[in-house]
Amino acid sequence: MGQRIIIADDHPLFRTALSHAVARVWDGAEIVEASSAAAARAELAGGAEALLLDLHMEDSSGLSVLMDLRQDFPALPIAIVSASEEPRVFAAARQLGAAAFIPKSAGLDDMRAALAAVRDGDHAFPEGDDSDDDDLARMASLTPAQRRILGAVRQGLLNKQIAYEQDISEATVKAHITAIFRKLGVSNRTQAVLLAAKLDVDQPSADSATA
Amino acid sequence: MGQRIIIADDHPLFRTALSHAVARVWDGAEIVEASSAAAARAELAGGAEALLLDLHMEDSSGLSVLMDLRQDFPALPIAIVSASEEPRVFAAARQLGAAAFIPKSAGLDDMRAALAAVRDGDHAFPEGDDSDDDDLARMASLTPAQRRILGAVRQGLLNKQIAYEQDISEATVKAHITAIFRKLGVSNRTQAVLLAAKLDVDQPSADSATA
DNA sequence: AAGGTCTTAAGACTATTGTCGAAGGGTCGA
DNA sequence: TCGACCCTTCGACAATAGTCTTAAGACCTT
Repeated sequence: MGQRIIIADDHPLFRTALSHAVARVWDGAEIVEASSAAAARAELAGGAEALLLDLHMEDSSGLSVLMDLRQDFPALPIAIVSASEEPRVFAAARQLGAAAFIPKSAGLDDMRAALAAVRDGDHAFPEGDDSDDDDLARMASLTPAQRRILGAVRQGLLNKQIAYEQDISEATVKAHITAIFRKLGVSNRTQAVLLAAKLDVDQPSADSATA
Repeated sequence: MGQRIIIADDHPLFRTALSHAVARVWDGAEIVEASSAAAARAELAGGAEALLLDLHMEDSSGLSVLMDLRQDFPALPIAIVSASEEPRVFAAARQLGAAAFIPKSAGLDDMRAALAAVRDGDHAFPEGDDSDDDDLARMASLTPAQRRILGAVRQGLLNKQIAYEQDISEATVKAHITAIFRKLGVSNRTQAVLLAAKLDVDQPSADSATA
């Protein structure tokens, strides 16, 4: 009987490109295109061999789609297709049970290799340089006062202003900042701001602690 | 003589899809593919009829590429191809002198229409408000040297390091930085970095659906 | 040739940033 | 209850960042 592969991506051209790659891996399979998470879910009701899922679509944002789909279709291999290049997103997807992670910057060969792995019930993830996870861990190790200060630094405030706003001395602000730099492994506030911005952007869905 | 169209996008599959669209609009044109801003720039040295430019590539982030290319090739029509759907980004691209803006979610028809407009020396932008961004204008007013320096500042480097890397004196670096602050309307490097990051990145807009 | 802008850069300051050592307070286990 | 440990706080000191003035050479436009 015919295999059925579902491609969920809201970019028409990219869907087309993915179709071609899929057609080479799953020879003769029926390829179904969906432009939203809702549409993909509807198609899944008709059964499917595998799902290629974009993380950023109109009606869905981030890894929550993956979580939901994994819960409703635990046996379905899901390959994530995303523009993200962040190792911690790779790791998050893997942890949520995705079968593969294909960055959109991947070449044709990488993509076909990943799809072939999925077809064979295997897994495929990009190289996982875990340094970013270290960064996250370091960021999480900040004390409340340090977090407050870093937040102010991220707004471009001067130490003097931060001291006034938080009603502490400038010396204290500086001391905290030095400690922050140590923990984050940076040597000046620009790098700290850059690192904080990088880790905060495109947050998968870390609503767990931020209540 | 043969026309020459350059496609700069770091995603191989998407490049292929774009090639097909271009081939229909510029009949018989030579299509050159580049996978980085540097490669595109190298190809541009050989002359070109038009450039299709992706905003996020390996060696470049955001609108600064467009700014740089506009400065170096003022007469070249540049069509931006981006995953962004933000009207703010459309407007920014228009203001920076792009000939067209093609969201990756656009269908084949929209894309061909936009490319045809570019071919005819016309413009093509998606629906959006025309609120011109003062910050963008200020950013675009930076001179090449200032842009180089700002780029280094954005990496968290010290003035001393910047001076060494660019083989100029620290005094010069400081002079440029003071000028940059004036133009951008900020008062220290952290704010400059923050502003540059805000304007340069078209984020995935993860806040749209979630609340 | 005159005027403008850009890049480079010096010297002399001022302001801001960052480091170090140290003190006081709170918690927690022995 | 006593340390051991961490968090917060701070002043003194050192380093870096940023401003102002001035100026020279390159380049472009008028």
